[in-house]
Amino acid sequence: MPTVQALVQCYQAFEAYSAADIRAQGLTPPQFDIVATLGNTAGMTATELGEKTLITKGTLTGVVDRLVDHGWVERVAHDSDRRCQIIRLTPAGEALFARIFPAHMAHLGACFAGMSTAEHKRVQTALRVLKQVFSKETT
Amino acid sequence: MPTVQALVQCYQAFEAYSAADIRAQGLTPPQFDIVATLGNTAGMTATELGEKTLITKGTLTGVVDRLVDHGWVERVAHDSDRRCQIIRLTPAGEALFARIFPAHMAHLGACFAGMSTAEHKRVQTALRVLKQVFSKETT
DNA sequence: CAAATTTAGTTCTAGTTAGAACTAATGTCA
DNA sequence: TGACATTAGTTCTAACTAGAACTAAATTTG
Repeated sequence: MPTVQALVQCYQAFEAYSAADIRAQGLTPPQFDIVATLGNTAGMTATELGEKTLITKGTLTGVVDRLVDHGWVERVAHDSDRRCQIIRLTPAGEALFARIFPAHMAHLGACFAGMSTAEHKRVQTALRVLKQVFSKETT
Repeated sequence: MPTVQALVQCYQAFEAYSAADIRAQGLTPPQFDIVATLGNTAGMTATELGEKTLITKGTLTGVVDRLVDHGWVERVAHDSDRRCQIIRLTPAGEALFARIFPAHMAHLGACFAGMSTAEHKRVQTALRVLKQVFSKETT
């Protein structure tokens, strides 16, 4: 299983690198994920937000609660469906997004300074092959 | 950032595939990780176990507690250092390991049926390149 | 239209997570 | 030897996690 081991180690290296930067900005990784997903949108339902961030709905309630407590996010009623709520950034949330999202992208981008386009292509192809391997079995 | 996105999606596909099988066996992924690490050994200290499984010591206490509750793992005194404990499988834990570890390896192996040795090499190389990219920045 | 089903979101439970503070035991060094 | 630092492991806090049970609001169907 050296292929599996390589994948796990690679992902953990990324996660450690990325999460450290996010936490330094005062957010947890899931909170960042939500703010990043809501940025530059007019908001979306919790279901939609859960699909985009791969956070299950039970978890999402709690994470959004904490973002609301911080004043970065708000829940507003849906026009036509009273079961739904639109979750969107507040002005303070927009400001947060504008401050941390580009910074984090730059932080990630800095890693790839020495990596050529050809290498990117090779790595992406490899990752898609491997992803297919696991996805086809789930069906 | 399509490279990052590909990595995250690939890892999530693996994680979903692997975790579903582990949970079907009645263990959580970290519990499996510990049982798998202790299998075919005479046991090890908590620090050593944490290093191998990448579980931090605070978390490890709780996960091991639950494995002890199930009767799969035991803590025994260290010969010379009274601060340490040796954590090892009980006979019931050995039986569990013998039952689920080969089964899980086979489950993972089934994915790779259609993948050639050359492809494995390519993917592993790509993953190591990418891992280096994130590791060198952490230093 | 009324009953049954589906969908949206919350709540609950058991477990994992990191990190900080803590206790106990060991090692260092003056 | 005695003060200081280090190491091992537990405990505590705040947060995330999946999944199941639940409430309320559509939607489907007879």
